[in-house]
Amino acid sequence: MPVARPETSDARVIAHVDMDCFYVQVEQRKQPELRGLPTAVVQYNEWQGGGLIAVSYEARKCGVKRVLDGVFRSMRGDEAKAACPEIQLVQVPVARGKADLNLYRSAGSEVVSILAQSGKCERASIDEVYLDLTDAAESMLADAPPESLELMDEEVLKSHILGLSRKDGDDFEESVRDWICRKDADRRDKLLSCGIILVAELRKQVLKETEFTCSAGIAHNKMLAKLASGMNKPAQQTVVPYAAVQELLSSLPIKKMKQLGGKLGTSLQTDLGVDTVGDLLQFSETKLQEHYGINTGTWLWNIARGISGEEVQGRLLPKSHGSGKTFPGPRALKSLSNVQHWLNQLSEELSERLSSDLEQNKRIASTLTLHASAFRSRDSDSHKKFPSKSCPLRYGVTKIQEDAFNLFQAALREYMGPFGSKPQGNKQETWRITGLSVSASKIVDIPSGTSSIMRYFQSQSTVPSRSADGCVQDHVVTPSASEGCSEQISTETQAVIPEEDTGVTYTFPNFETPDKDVDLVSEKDVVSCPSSEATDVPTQLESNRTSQTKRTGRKINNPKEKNRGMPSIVDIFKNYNASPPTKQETQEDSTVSPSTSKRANFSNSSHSSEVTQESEERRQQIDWGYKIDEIDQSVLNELPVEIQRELRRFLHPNKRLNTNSKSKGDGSTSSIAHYFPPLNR
DNA sequence: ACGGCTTAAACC
DNA sequence: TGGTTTAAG
Repeated sequence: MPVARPETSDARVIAHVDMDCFYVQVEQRKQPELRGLPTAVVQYNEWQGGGLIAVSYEARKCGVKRVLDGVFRSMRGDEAKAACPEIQLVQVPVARGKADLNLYRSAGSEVVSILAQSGKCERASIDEVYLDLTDAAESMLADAPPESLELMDEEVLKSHILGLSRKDGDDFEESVRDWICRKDADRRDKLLSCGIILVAELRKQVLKETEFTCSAGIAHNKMLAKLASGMNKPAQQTVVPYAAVQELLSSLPIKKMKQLGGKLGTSLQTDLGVDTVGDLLQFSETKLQEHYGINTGTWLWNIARGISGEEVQGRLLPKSHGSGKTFPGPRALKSLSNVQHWLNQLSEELSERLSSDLEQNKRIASTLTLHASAFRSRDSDSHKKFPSKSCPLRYGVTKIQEDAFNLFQAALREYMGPFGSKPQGNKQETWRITGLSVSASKIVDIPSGTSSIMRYFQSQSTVPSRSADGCVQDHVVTPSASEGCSEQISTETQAVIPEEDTGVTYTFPNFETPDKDVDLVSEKDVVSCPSSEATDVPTQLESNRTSQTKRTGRKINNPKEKNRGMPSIVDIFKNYNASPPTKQETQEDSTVSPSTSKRANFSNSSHSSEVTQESEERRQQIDWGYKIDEIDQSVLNELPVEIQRELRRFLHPNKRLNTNSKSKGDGSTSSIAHYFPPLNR
């Protein structure tokens, strides 16, 4: 649901940059011979040539479209061939039996790292970015206002200016130049003019450095910029002067507005008879609030007037990672072991991406979530939602696999309700899984001392993980897969060996590639159980971490359960504390990828840490081995609140220090300070 | 029971 | 909180 925010007082310059048929461009850069040809990217799918996920503009001219009948049905590869026989179909890369979007993700990062240089930047999706160019535009207006420009770039002159009446006969670009340069413009228009020039420059730079074209919208807020970026594609830019807003919105179909493309928009149409944004103007704010609540009501009232105070968030990196796959119709998963196989694949991909994130961006995720969709045929009320489940995220492929599977089983029991325990071999008719996904969220920056933490991870990675009682716990016994999976089983890192009749499958640890698990907490003792016990696994999620059920359904309690429920991020710090940096901190962090210009971005916002604590921080700097004053406020803000509080108290002990000086942090169980080195060593 | 696969955010 | 729902690309 949208939330109303007041418009900021001063005029902003906001741009929305949208890559043109991005996946196609990425593939065309990889295969330049495809350039200029009608091209589409299709997702791996045997059925009817796969589904189109991106279509080049040449192909669109031949009638290849993403939407048919105005509804959501996307064209299949076969239909595209029929409509445009010469179309080039490129397949999305496949890894571990599923679509692999990493190529596009990193291409998107290339673009972001360029666009992030000139102002606050928000990565809105894999191929879209918002920019707040207000500061840059104001500077330009002060230093080199457009009216003083005698030479103007071609890309600037090709801009579209809404509301600019260009008489035929008049030079197309001349009127644009006049508008941009006119001296009697008000400040808002002048700022937008600067925005036009800045964005044209940025787009040229993106093209030069990545070979990708993009389109852009320039306006006073995100909503209008987004609207504008789609108005002239590909490779063009459109500006929305303040004076053009009303006319633009008056005839705009309500569903074209961002956030109104779904049910809310439909409700406006059917319940209020609103078809265009202009129609909304008739309704008072309170009327809208009556229908849609305070927040949404106010938001609607505002957007009808082109008002949207939503800020560009300075965020260049995603807030979560997910890996999922659907198993439609006949491909639905029917056995636990098949589910486990796919969870293993998905977890592998997720783990890989988490590793990259840690390496490149120095971030750690702390929550693992499992989503699934399912249906129950043979039963009445066949449609019940399959619950999502989450638990603390532990790094390491096999740990994620294990935890994901445990989460699934917990969810499955809840889904099946009392009629849950009915293993009867491997094939059952009760449930079918039509979609699986694992995701990692609550990602926090490692404040600093990165390389020593990385060293810690690396040093731990060779140590085999053991349970607390000394039992190697990687041998997971699962119910068998008598149900064949259509796809090839990848034996690269995981061996799932189906045995038709015994009803058991063994999952072996991989001896080829050493287990990269990092045992952040040593008290893990998961004991596996044969298939008939599968349904007896306790419903409590704590089983992931501290206990596991035996055949009897009783838990084996781990004596060291004190850490239960503690966020896994805390474990990281704890272990960091336990094994302090062995060497001096190095500055080799300069090897950060181009996409991690985040720091530069944050430092732009100039949160200089309080100087009042300077000497204190210097001392901490020595103890920690890294520079505390480099911890940015905005980084702090992203931490979980209780950790935030502790961390702040730690950084600023003057403020309301109420702790026993000797045993600092002992009082609170969730104290992160407890896990940091003592101030005086 | 499908366009597939992702991400974000509001709500309770 | 975690889990659900909505929306978007």
